Amino acid sequence: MENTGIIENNKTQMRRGVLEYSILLILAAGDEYASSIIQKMKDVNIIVAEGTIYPLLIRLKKLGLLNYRWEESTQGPPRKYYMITDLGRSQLAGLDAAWDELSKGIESIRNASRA
Amino acid sequence: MENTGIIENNKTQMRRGVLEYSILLILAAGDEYASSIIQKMKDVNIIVAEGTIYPLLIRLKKLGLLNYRWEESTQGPPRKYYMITDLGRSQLAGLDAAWDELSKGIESIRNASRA
DNA sequence: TTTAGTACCTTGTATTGCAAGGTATTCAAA
DNA sequence: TTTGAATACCTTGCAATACAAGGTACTAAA
Repeated sequence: MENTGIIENNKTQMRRGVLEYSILLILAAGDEYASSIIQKMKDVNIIVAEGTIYPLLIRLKKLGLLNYRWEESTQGPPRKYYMITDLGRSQLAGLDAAWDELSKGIESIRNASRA
Repeated sequence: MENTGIIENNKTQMRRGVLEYSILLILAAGDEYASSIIQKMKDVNIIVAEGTIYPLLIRLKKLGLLNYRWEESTQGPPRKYYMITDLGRSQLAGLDAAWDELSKGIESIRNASRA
């Protein structure tokens, strides 16, 4: 169907905009490894693919927003636990503000639309 | 500065996700021409460039979500007024739902982050 | 007839999400 | 001891797309 295609496409677009923000939010709550981040995002209906998250974590690490440590697992290969840095936290504050601004913006247009 | 770069970059990303949604919302409130759509978005701090909006309007027209009519202006060249179609309205409903879902998702992660 | 303002549109570049494919580790069953 | 399943990591190549930059055209005033 074309209809759902348009919407699906846009849901994807919307998600893309908040990927880095979501990751930083999750890591601000505690250290996680890639697969668990994917799961946590899935839990709130923000779907991410592996091929998206790994390069992204590497990028955020390079930018100095994240760090990682290896940790053994009893149930498979070692896990790379990512943690947020101080720089990451300060940037996160900016993203919080950006998200709030965007939400307000959309709300405004929405209300105008209903008026 | 690099710091603001990271945030600016993400603000842009976030905006991108809601471009089509914003346009449909604005046109649901009344017919507008490209420049006025840009202005209305700017009014709520969602910045869009001309090079973004024109191809996008054409795409939405092709998808059948919009139509347009030419209208003379006393203050310059003719304006292309876009209007939302029935299909556009039905898709908009889906986008409303998508946005709500995303907002809730982010809220959830945010709250977990604060807990 | 030139300049300023407004409005339209296209081209080329750079970013980036993601499908697909690949490697490595552990554990349990055959 | 080999095979298979589960888990975890990562890379490559393609496709989509926002936007900077550059371009056309109409109106009105200087």
